[in-house]
Amino acid sequence: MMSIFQNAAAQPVNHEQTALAPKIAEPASALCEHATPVRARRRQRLVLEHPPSETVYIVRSGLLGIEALPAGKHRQLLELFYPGDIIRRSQVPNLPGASLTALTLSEVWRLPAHSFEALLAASPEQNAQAQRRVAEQHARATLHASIVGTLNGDERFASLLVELGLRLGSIGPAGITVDVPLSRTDIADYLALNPDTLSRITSRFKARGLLTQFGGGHTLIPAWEALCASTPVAATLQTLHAPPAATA
Amino acid sequence: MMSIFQNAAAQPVNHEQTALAPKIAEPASALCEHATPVRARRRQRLVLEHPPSETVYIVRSGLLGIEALPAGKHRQLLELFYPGDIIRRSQVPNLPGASLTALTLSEVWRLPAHSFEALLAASPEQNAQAQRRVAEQHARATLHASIVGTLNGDERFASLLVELGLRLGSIGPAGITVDVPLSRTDIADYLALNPDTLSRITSRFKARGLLTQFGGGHTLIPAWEALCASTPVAATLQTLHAPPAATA
DNA sequence: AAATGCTTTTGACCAGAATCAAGGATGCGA
DNA sequence: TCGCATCCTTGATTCTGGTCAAAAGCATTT
Repeated sequence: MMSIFQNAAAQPVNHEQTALAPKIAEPASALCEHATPVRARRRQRLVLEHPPSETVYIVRSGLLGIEALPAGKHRQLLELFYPGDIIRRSQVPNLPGASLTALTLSEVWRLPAHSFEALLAASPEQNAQAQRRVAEQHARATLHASIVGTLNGDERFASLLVELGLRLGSIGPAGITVDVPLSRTDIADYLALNPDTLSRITSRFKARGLLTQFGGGHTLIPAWEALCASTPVAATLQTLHAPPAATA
Repeated sequence: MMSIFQNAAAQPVNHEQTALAPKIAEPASALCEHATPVRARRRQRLVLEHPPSETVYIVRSGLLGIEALPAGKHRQLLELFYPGDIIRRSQVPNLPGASLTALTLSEVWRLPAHSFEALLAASPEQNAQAQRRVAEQHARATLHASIVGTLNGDERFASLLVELGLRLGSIGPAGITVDVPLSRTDIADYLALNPDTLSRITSRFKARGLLTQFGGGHTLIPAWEALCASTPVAATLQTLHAPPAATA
């Protein structure tokens, strides 16, 4: 309880910093010379079904996700990627309809895997940094498996709100404001819930005062502490999604 | 050249090939000189709550998993690790009770992350191989999120059987034999199912002729094709769990 | 303003899995 | 051999969330 409150207080929700502070990108002069900048509009796919060779993507801005289209079922959003994340083609399981898709207007760097590896080989420090980054992404994927595996609908939704608040939120007078970049169906697909069920959950959250103004992507979280208390993984989300430079 | 990151003891079941040829010890690498060999008995934990520093584990033999103990809920088995897999401490989300646990008698190499990074920096080829390996593990984690997120109990169980068949199975006269190294509760925790529900599922599978002799860890899969048809992710499992060098 | 097409909400109903509880195996030690 | 403990099975019940359908917003078009 206390730690959650501290998390809320220490939360540095600083939009600009989150958006353009991928650690991997700072000494990336060599990287940006070899990478192809790609701008992707919402819903645009980056990983094709049969790519010619292993490719690495580095998120510069925006939000992307891995999606799959199981036969006869709803679309799944399996993972979210934020600026600084590293995605290579083989990280995406070849599920039917699997692709790396932009959820908002995004900028990524694309380069062949062998170029990426050659660049990392030239810089042990960047290499180590990339490894840490990939490990962190792996932890997020495992956490998501834990969330959709055992938590109920309310807890899942609260977990997503905490994640987005930590990543994209900014502190305002009445609480924490988040411009949620996901559509309603995106959220439902990410949480493995039905759109109908998600609607009921948001209604409950509004009734409980955990959420207001959920329209047009504008969301206000009036009671961050209460929201964190609604999910058992708030502390874990904090360690994985709060910017490391929070103390600055 | 055989790499340490490739399956040391993989037993591919490829329909045409009997799998009983464990690879001979691969060429000694600099890794084994700097790593501490660790032997873990079943249920032994390798990642402590507060480790002194970032640590890397490389699975040599056996089977390990990431487990978590959510407050007031059942244990979760979030991920399985096979020989050749690379696990670093930050890959494990700090969920309550999270740890890397041996599911069978296992051998791993343990070394500090900075040693691992230094060794990889000295060998670009091994570095690239490690990156590919980690990406593959990431794909497996994402696939597991997909499985527990949308498949029903029967499909989840079939998916696990396919995975274990590909990893550990051997072709016999009456079908594919698997010595399942997971206990009943392990399986339930991995599939995010209740032990009671799992019991019903196994009964159904036996009645449908998909499974026999499920006792004492000895399992026979008489109809591999029918089993694969019971899960929508059979093809994906094949690509992620069947060794690419299965034709050797 | 009326019409159209879309998403969201809400209600009624249903299915799958969890829970609880009672047997039935199985294994171990005295 | 008999307890004794543990795990597995099976049945009855509950509950969460999915499915289906209708109604309500909402925006754009005519």
